[in-house]
Amino acid sequence: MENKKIRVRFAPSPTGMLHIGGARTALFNWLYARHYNGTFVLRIEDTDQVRSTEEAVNVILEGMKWLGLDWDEGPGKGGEYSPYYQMQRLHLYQKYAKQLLKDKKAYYCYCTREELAESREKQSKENKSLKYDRHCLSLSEEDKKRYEAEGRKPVIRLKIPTKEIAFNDLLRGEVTFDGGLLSDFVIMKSDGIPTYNYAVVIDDALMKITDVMRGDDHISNTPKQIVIYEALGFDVPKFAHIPMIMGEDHAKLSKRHGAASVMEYRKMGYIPEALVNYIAHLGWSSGSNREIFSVEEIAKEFTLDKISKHAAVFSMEKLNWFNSEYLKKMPIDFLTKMLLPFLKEANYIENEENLSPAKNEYIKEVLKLMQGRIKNFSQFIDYADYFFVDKINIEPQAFGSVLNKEGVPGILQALEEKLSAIKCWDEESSENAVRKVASSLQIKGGQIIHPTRVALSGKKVGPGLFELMVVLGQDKTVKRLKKAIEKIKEAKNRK
RNA sequence: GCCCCCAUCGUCUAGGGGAUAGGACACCGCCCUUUCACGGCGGCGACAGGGGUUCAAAUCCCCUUGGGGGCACCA
Repeated sequence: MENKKIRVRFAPSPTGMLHIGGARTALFNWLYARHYNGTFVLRIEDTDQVRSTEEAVNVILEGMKWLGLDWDEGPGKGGEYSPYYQMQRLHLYQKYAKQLLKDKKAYYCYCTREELAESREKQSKENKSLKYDRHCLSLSEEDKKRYEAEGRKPVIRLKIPTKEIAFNDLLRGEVTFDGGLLSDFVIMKSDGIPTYNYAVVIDDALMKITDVMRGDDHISNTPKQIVIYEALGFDVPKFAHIPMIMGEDHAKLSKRHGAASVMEYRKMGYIPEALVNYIAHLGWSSGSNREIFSVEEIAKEFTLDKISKHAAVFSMEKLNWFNSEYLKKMPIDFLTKMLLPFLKEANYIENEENLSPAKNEYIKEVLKLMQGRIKNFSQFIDYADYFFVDKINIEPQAFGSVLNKEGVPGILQALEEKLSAIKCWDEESSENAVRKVASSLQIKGGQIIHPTRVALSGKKVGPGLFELMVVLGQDKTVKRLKKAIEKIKEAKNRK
């Protein structure tokens, strides 16, 4: 085989978010480039005048950066083959279109949308494959002038040869199509902007892309593109069509399935490394029984033979598991830093930047308590609220079933007195206090532990009580116990 | 309708002529335990169907079925 340096690309169209499926395609290309020490190109396919927005471009770039998928050439980076925005490359598409026209491999078509629709409908009735009827294939100069006089703006269509078109897919082996069944598709729209199937080829060829890795929804586009490569005498790249990602109902992943956009996962508090690890496993596997890999480790092992051929269903449950694993294993300082924006957003802290060392330490300690209990940072906000607010919210169910019981105020009272007297506030002393109160009242530890937890956190579940008390501090612990006793009394009086 | 791709537990997958078909998530049970988690141990659970080829098929071939994608002046 040629030892050309591998060049791959990710070419999203900026018409919305960075989709999970797109991100996975980007990731596979990135991994492939890194594995073979190749070049990863990012190109923006913004030829859809109506739907493309600059904002969407930014969302995509941001998403890529968040995932850690850095590109070697593309927006913000430049490169030998710039520009990397298709709308800045119009002259190139026009140039090659002229050549195709001159070589009689493409032709002007003046048919209106109505005429086209009519023809398609007729074919549909006759159960034929839908293709252009070549009405304009051999128009005379007079015909063209007449149409132009009518005000018709022509498109340029590619003339598809009647022959077998085959390519060797790196994942699937040989795939063949009958050119006779393909339609003479439009390569240049009447406004002078190229269509996808045409622009892709010009750019991939000019940018010297060696391997085109993309979703298998592009398989049927491939023969059309090959016709263009051949018509222009370009080298045809290798193709690898990777399986798609589906929603739980096995339909194409979309908003209906919950979060389909990469940025939504960031908002929900997933760790990018975990997301990357998970989506890498959608269609790829190391061949071993290991699941947790750093992206570098995946790149090292990433080869085409380990990619499966069938679509994969995106599972939130499994993503949660990956995220929990990262939550448990990543350095606490790193996680603490990542948590700050969420605390800010929830108004648990004033400012992310000028945190006092003490406050930072406090957050870190709280996070340590929650680390093994949360699936993402959004959950942290819900589960750990009582560490950050003055007035805690006692869940009604917890109040009714645990606090508002016979004897509880007395127990809390006794504990509060014992705790107030502690000189050295640590886990050992607080546990001792609780145990002593329990034995003097002749009750089991649980009978005192459970109401205390609710009094301090408002919840029935959470970290071990003694570590919770230590992090919360003596002052707050005592105050909350008193407050709880009051509340129980209030509830009694109301009856 | 036409064309193309795909098919192992519910899900992600390993395996690719001879295996008790392996792992992970989820689920269930037990242990640990002050709750919830974590962790440990165990369990449930799959080769879509039918034909070939072969001494032997989950594995190779064909058909059927099922799923997915495409057939735009969208990408």
